[in-house]
Amino acid sequence: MTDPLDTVFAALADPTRRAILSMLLEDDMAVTDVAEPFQMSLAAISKHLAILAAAGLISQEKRGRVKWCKLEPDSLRGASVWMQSFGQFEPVNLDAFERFLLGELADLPDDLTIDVDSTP
Amino acid sequence: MTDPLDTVFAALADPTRRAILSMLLEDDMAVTDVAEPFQMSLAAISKHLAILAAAGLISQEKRGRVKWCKLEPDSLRGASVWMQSFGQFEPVNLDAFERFLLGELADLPDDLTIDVDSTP
DNA sequence: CTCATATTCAACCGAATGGTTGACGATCCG
DNA sequence: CGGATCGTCAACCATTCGGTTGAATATGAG
Repeated sequence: MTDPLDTVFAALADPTRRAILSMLLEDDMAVTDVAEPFQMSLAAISKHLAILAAAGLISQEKRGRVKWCKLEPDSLRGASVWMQSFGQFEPVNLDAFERFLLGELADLPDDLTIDVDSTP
Repeated sequence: MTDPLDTVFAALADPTRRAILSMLLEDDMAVTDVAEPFQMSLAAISKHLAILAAAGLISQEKRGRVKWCKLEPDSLRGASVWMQSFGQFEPVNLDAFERFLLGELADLPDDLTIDVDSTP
């Protein structure tokens, strides 16, 4: 009933949650360690993590008494593709996009050859 | 004080607002025309448009008595770049991405020639 | 001028958000 | 066992959100 994009974008709309995602970019973390740099209560962070997990942006695995949080970058695909349908309007020659683009080229199928040189 | 990403992602989190953006993808529209396909009141749509405008996702220009709404795809860059720092983890070979990529190639500088064929 | 059209404003409503605190269930350590 | 640590649950609170309705404000058309 509710579009996954709803929950993904809503999860991304909070700065605390985005900060958490950035932290998890470096490594998996326990809930307590995630909470440490923030000024709010542990319970609040626990809720934020639940929201991120519900959106599929992270996964949580309990090992012993600590619950490990792991980033799930795959979950951003849907949102990324959706946004792209707008982005293609403006030619994006942003650095980040170019790096991504060149990285992608290496993964194209072998039988595809592209010559960008405009003079025939 | 509040990160622009907050407002952009929050604006995108609502399905009605995403639908509006999709409509504006085809053409600029007056407020009343935007509201037409939806079941909710005109005032509600007016609020949604205000939120989209506040996020910079659309611009509104009043000409005569009608207010025209125009998509501003540029405003998605920040969010797109932010998401990309996570997406680049997983190589994305999605159809939409490939289409985007091929579209981008046409805009590369003339002196750049890329041969993807792996057999020398 | 008068009337209709286009859009917003203001007040209100119920539900969801983001936070707190305190108690609670697990789990490890000595 | 007993105590400390990890994390969630439950209740509560203030604020925001998404919607309604009805009145108000342009502006255009006849």
